Amino acid sequence: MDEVSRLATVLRPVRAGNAFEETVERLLQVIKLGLVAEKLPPERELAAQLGISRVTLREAIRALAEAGYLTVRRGRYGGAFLTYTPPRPRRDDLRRAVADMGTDDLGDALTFRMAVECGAAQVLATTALTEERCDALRERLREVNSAGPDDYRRLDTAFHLAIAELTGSPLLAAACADARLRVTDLLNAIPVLRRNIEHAAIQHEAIVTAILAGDPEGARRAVAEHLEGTAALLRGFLA
Amino acid sequence: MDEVSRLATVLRPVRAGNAFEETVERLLQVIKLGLVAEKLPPERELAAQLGISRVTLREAIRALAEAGYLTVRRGRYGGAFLTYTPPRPRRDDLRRAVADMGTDDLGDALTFRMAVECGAAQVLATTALTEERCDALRERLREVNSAGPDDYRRLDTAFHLAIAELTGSPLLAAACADARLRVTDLLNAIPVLRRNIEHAAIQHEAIVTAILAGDPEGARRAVAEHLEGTAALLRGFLA
DNA sequence: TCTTATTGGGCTAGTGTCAGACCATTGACG
DNA sequence: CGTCAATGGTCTGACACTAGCCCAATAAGA
Repeated sequence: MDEVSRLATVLRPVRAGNAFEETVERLLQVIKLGLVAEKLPPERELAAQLGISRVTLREAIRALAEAGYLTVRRGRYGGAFLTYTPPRPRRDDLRRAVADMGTDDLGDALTFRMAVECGAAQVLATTALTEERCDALRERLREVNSAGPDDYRRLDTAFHLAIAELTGSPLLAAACADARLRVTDLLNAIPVLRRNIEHAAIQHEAIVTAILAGDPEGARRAVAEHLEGTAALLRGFLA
Repeated sequence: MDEVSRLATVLRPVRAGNAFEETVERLLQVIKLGLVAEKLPPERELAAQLGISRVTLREAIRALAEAGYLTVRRGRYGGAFLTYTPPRPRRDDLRRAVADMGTDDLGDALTFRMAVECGAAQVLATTALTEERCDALRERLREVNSAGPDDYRRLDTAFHLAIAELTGSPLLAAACADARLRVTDLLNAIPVLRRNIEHAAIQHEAIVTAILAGDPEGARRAVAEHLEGTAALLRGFLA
């Protein structure tokens, strides 16, 4: 913890890569997280939201189309349509995914996720929520709890992100989305079992209950327990 | 919380600005946070760490030199030397700083900071710390508690960042650094009073005690209380 | 006093990215 | 069956950024 190591925290690269690479990454996230149902927004609109030129965006879309994630159609009512179905996880997919990621990065991602998601739940439990926001949270809970195996990951993501977004802090929401994204590939390699869903449902209930009751300690603990299950499973592959 | 608002979290700009602007921002952070004592690393080294070209870095350095933050000297043993002393806060500086930032951004920054710092403390308290790391934490505590008004901000920053860095998660450390940076200007506008330092010292003690005792609930609560003081003060200027 | 390693200063050729304009295609709807 | 609005496809000129190279200045140490 000398001056050098303290500096390293701030003196990291100012940009993660070139605009093209970062755009591909972002779009991939939108797709894999199931945040868009059918097709991407029009190029002009999307480029504006991402703060890049249409040229760069189009290169990214072309790359994803060639990789089979998108199919692009011209003309009115055209656009970039999703043609991606998460592959059914096979044995050893998870082990390979964990190995691809690397020991350090996995630990980093899990720690980061634990911190920001617990923080978000705690903050939300401290906040005086409007009735409307309470309803939104209950609605997400209802959705994920009534999800089938096919929709589960998507709705689970939506539930977790909703907690961060309801805090009203874009920074926090972005951090949670980022944390989630870093483990998406790993989660997708885990088969969704009915037993796991039921177990998660109980924990989701506990989280919402604590938040609505204004109990930050309880919310934090419930999220920590919930995430620890996944973390322990993944860490088991580090051997 | 419809599809559009959920998308907005991920479909934000891929880059905050151009490389030059981001670099100036980063260097300014290093300087204002007191993370370098005397002079910046050599240009070639710094450019590599920041992942930018020397040309761009030099532009940033020149801008900061013109603004009076740095003095550049050529030749061996030369470099970019710090010539910045935090101005003594004057009345209404804080009000102006808060107004400059904007209501939404301030709330966002405070919420974000609360979440990530509490999360970091909680995680660290859950971790089995090596003796060496415990010592490092105690050392930071000792430093900040024995600081005079001039060094206080710098050592306080170092203390808070140390908590995040000791988790071993670069992502989390970066998030905490980012959160801290977003309120730096505001903190610098608050006069450092001996009474505040003493009060903070007690809270710092409580945080370290809880972390070393492996008490995540206590650590979280101690950090939350500590940050709430500052947050409440700043929020008071939102009227 | 001279040498030399280290550091900032400056140049160039090449690539990435952008804004904006215009073209091509498509399908709903009159 | 034609029209036309919305959308992807393409081009151009300008600027930002980069890698790599060499020059200029400086101060420690022989």
